[in-house]
Amino acid sequence: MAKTTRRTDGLSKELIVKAATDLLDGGGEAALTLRALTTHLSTGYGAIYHHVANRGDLLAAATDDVIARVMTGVVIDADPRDALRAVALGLFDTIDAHPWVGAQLSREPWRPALLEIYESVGRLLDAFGVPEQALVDAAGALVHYILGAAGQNAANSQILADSETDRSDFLSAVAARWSRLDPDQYPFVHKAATQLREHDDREQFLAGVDIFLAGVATLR
Amino acid sequence: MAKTTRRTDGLSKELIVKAATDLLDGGGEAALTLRALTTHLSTGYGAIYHHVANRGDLLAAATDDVIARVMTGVVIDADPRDALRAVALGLFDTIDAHPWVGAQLSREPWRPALLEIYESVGRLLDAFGVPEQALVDAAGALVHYILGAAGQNAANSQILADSETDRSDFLSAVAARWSRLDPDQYPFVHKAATQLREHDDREQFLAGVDIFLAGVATLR
DNA sequence: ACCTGAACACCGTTCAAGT
DNA sequence: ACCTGAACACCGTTCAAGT
Repeated sequence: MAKTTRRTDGLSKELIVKAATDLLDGGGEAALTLRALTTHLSTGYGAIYHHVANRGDLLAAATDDVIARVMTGVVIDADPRDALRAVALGLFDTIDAHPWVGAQLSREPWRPALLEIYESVGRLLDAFGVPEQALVDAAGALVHYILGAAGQNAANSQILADSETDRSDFLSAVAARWSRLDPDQYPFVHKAATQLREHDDREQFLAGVDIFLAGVATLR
Repeated sequence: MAKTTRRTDGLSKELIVKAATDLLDGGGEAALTLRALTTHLSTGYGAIYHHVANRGDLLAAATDDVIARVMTGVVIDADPRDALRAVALGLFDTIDAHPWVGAQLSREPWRPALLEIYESVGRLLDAFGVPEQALVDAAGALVHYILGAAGQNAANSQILADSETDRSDFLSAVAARWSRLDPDQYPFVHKAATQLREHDDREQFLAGVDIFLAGVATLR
């Protein structure tokens, strides 16, 4: 049977990372098991551990890979505001497409993935006119907002993917639960429930970026 | 031996959640194992599963508990700006003290924990003068920033706790690595390296809150 | 109702042995 | 150098059996 024949071509870290990404995209972080990887690559455990230190290393490498792909597309000679919005939205969409990346990014802050993000955001904020002494704080804040919002959104998508209910049913259910709350005790959430159903995640995310940029503009 | 005698008082979800919180605070999310719980509470698996659906339920209940404790202290009749800073800092400090809460909060958005947070932030932004049609976007953005920044900070603390190196050694090591980067390819990160050693996480976090509030103020 | 603990079906990782 | 796969030390969860 073809399934049990040993692979003839050589294995590589790149190949393993690619297979890991496929598993992660298909079923979330829990789907990346060494056993699934060996069958997927029709090889043994030792082969994988020969190219990769452990599961955590593999997860980190896959994250770096995904982020590097989106960050290389960053255009620098556009208007800084447009470029910042583009970078933010690019990260949002990438994390939406690869939800496991969201949780992973906060794990190892010195990794290439986060470095690329800070560099792009910091440089664009510089071009945007943020004074030098405020630049680090501003970049940190914007990166935290982007990753926080994208991570939350990704977690929501993950829940939707797992539960097999579709998006509008899910939002309706949450909205219904929220509007059932006591308006005296929860005035804000009670009111927000009506807006929940028709809201667009990407638009809300960009609205947040704009609020942040308006705040940053007051520093100039 | 006392260790193996069966407990005489009854078990309860509250007691189990408390024990789980102790384990989580002591060794992070990986430290919460059902085996550790049974020995900690000197009981069996069935006893725990009688009060709690599964490990995820326990993790969620512990998170709700921690967040409820910090959110009940929110003062509402202060200046909205001060109150917002206080809520933000309270969450930051709580997540710093219980790092596992950071990752957990993004997992189940309809849970009481996140509900309390949205309600407080939304109400305070309303008092701050944010126009109604922008309120949901603004609250979402601020909550995402708070949780993103606090979560990242908590992840860093977790790494420090695991690696047994102290904070200033760790920051020095990262700063050294960053200043070794090519200044042409990484102008921002290269420059930021010098500021890394003396920066204060809480102050940087509050600077981000202020940037955000300045942006929100332009909506009024 | 509340609890016990052996058993089950999984994990990641190691390592002697092969080519 | 590169790879195999049995074995090990863990997991969360179940469930027949006890009080």
